[in-house]
Amino acid sequence: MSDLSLRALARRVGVSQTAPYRHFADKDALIAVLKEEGMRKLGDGMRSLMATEKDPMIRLRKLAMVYVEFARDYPAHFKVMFEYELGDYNKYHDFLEISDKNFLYFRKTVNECLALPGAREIDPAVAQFSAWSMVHGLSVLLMNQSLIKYIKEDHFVHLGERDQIAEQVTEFFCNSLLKS
Amino acid sequence: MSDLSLRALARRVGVSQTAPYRHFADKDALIAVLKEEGMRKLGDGMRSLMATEKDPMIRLRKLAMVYVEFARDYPAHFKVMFEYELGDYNKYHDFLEISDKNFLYFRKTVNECLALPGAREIDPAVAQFSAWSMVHGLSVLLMNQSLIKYIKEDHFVHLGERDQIAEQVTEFFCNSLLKS
DNA sequence: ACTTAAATATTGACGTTGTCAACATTACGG
DNA sequence: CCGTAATGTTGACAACGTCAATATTTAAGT
Repeated sequence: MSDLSLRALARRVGVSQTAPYRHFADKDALIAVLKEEGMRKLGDGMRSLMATEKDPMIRLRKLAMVYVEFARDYPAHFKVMFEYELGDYNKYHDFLEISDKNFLYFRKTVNECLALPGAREIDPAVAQFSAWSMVHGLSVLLMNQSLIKYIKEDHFVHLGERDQIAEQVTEFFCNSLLKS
Repeated sequence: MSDLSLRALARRVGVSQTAPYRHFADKDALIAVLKEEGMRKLGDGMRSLMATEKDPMIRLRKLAMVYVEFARDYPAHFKVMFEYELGDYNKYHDFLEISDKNFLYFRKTVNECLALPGAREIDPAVAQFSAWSMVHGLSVLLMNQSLIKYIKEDHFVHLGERDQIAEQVTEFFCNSLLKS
């Protein structure tokens, strides 16, 4: 996903083609800022949920929907965030830090769910990683052109459109943290 | 992830820089063949499981591991398959068809699991999509440099290395199809 | 075997990209 | 107000995808 051009960007801004180099060391540095910016935006939505939604089960579902909707609404950002690999991540500590923080929202909420009465006995780390995997995979699959076709086919029509699939998959995951 | 160059490829093969254009209409056509080839390889591993592993629960876990291990062992192929977006997918029907077939292995196996005594009552389509989401997300997260760091951190050390995480996440998902 | 057509390869070119060096302009703090 | 830092520009380089024109190889038919 390198169809993002520094020169085209400079052109659109109406500035010289090498002007960006006064602000970013190289393309990776610019991409790193985009990645960080995306993570921050995603994090904003999640953090506000941490404060407002007290029920961990509902919060986990809402967190997942924030993630999926972010991928749906800002696919370019999402792709840059997860598909554009930087040469050296150690150079961009801010990005790593905020990614960390975002994942922490998931981890914390999953832990709260597991502490609920009626929760299954699952290794928290496994549940945390599972949650992130599920949500991330769901987001990618629903965003990817080559995969979105499946939900239009016979076996999925009754699921309705994207949002409803996301809701149901998310609900299924949350239920899988509980007994019975 | 367009760090794949037709010219460099031609050079490595020891042939002129425009020679590939005798065999592929354009870069997308070459990429489509790579995507198809990867899908076929992934499909080979999954299809053999369909024949040899009768227990649907164990088979689902093994299918997931085939998927994860494919991403681990052939990350370049995996990225091309899922991150390189073609301009017009309708031009490459073979790729779509084999992708379809691969997903069908998952769908079929999930259905068999849901038909097992002791299975939860879940909408099969939801379980199918969840399975794919989980496995795909898991593969991506374990493959991605910017994310792999998490499994090295304190909260995950006891999970061991990548393979064990994959095993445990996969096991958790399979269990979530069953009651209690 | 020789001709002919198809398949395959090559060279050269065009516009694009990331990046660098050299130079010009603007802005602001002493 | 002057000098330093911030920001901008032009021009160049190698590499890229792609096309047109041309050459070479391969295969088929009489």
